[in-house]
Amino acid sequence: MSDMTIGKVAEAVGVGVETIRFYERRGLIEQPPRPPAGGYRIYSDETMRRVQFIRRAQELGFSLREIAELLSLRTEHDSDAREVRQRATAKLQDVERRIERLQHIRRGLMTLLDRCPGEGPLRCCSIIDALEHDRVPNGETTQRKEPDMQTVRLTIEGMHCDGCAEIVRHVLEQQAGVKGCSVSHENGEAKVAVDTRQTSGERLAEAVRGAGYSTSLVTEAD
Amino acid sequence: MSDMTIGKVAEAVGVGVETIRFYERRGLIEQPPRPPAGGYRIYSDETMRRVQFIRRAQELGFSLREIAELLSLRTEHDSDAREVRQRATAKLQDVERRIERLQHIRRGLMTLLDRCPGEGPLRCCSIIDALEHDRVPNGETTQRKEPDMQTVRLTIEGMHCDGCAEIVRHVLEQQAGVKGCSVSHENGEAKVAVDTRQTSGERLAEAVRGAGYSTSLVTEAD
DNA sequence: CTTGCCCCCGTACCACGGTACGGCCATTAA
DNA sequence: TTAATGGCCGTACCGTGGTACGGGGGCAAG
Repeated sequence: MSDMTIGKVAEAVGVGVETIRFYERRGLIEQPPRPPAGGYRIYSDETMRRVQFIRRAQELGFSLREIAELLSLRTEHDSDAREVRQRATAKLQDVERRIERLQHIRRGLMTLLDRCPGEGPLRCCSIIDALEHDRVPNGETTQRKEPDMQTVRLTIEGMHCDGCAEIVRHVLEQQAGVKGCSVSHENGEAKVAVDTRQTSGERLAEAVRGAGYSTSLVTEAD
Repeated sequence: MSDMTIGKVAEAVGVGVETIRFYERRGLIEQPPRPPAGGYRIYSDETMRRVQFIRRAQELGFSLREIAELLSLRTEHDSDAREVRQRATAKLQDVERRIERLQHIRRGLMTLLDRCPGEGPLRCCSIIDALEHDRVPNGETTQRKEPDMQTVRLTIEGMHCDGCAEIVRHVLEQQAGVKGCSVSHENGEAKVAVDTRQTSGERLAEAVRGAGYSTSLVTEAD
């Protein structure tokens, strides 16, 4: 396993060769030993693990700068777990802020789509209009003009009583764009009156699944 | 209102002067008229509105490239609102994917923080350990070594039958760190055997609420 | 008419995480 | 021994959304 060239390491970890050299330039991995005459880099498992460490930390949202700090923490002997935990907490908060921001954007877009007639000449496009005249919604929901109502049917498995049905109804009604719904425990299905500008059947199904039931969309040639 | 210099426009819209020149280079705003001898740019309200359009679209998550397309749509006379709507929908989906991704990261960090002792020497730090040995949670549950078991009790309102109880049990069992649980519809409560390194009572309560029930943690001096 | 402020332009630079290229050299299998 | 991989190095480039700088010129008030 030890004594690999850069290409082997790259392949093993699933990154490009250039990427590993890039990490080396950045000081994320130490200079590997190599023949005095200046031949190939010789990598050990240790380096490979280090690259994997970096990739995993990236998946948790840490930047390369932050990863470098984590790595140097690891070699400072006077550091303890509190420090690491604190960084992870800070990162969590950071991630949560970014989620908030995106959700704000999402609400704005949904409101805009909700109001949008969806066809006709551009001068009637409410989205363009909103952008032109500062009527961009701020993430608050607003009243739409002409909702595009449709009925969506879901078959639902796992409802054992009317109470379950109640809960499913409640979950569905929480969803954006749901104007009303009836859920039947006997028939194992839900009928949802929905504004298709704001949500989709798939999204509703997802919500129901999130509540612990299995469900699928009924697509009918109506 | 008309006939402003670049500085006035910048101040009015709340961006830097350089930014406006930058938009011009990018083709987002057209070349403003100016004296033939090459004097100052003379801006009209129109340009100012255009810059505001750009800023608002940015707040909705559109990139400058996408905004340029929106703007050119606006001047093409054969385009209609469908096109705009489609772009907004695509952007909404894009935003939702980004939210998903961040939530995945968030779950990973939360699981990691949950297991973390939060103090002690670094070699005991479960976060570093996870990064070193590919034990980074993927938003999925993983196996731990020495669970720190405890029993958590929740009172739950809104369960109407044993089926509800089943569902709550199912939801709880999906949670990281839950080793087993019993849920009673009659007593309106759940007892959960939990590894406190992986989750917390509060988190469990949150999960139950997500399924449509109201619940609270029973804190007992046991 | 001069002083001072604002604007002109081109170019370079920032963070971020890499990717690409070209000329040359080390290694290794045939 | 020779040819084919593959690694070496430095440098430049990608996209994103700007920001900074410096030498020169326009414009208006005093």
